[in-house]
Amino acid sequence: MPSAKRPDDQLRAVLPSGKKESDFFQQVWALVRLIPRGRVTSYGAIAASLGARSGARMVGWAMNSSHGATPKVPAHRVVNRMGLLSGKNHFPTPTAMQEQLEKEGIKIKDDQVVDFEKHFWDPTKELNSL
DNA sequence: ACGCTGACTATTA
DNA sequence: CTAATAGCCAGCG
Repeated sequence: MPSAKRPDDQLRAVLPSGKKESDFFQQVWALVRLIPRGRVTSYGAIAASLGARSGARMVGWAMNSSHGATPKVPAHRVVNRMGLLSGKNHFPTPTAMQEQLEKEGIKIKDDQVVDFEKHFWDPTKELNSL
């Protein structure tokens, strides 16, 4: 990706710093909820948007907590950096994620998003617009 | 209170 | 080129 080497620093400037660690989850959920239908993003992108250098793991953890989150969090739109449905195993059913994505018009092949870059939704770009 | 694990990513060997 | 390791932060045993 031709993105900057430190997008986190960029986003850090965009987002205020008065955030609490616990809010990290809320931030992740909010961002994921902003993902348009038929689009997907990666954990790293979300983490970077929040200003985390490599909090990708925390993003996944946030998804884990999003099970009872309100409103519902489209975690199925969040995949790893390679477009692989790494989190499908954590869904109610291992196929739910793929089914949902296919329902939104995204094609999945071998647990991987087809044309991932094409369907990739960059939160940084969206946040930059805000 | 301490340590491990984890829905990741990037770098080095 | 592929493979292995380190870094990250927060929840949980």
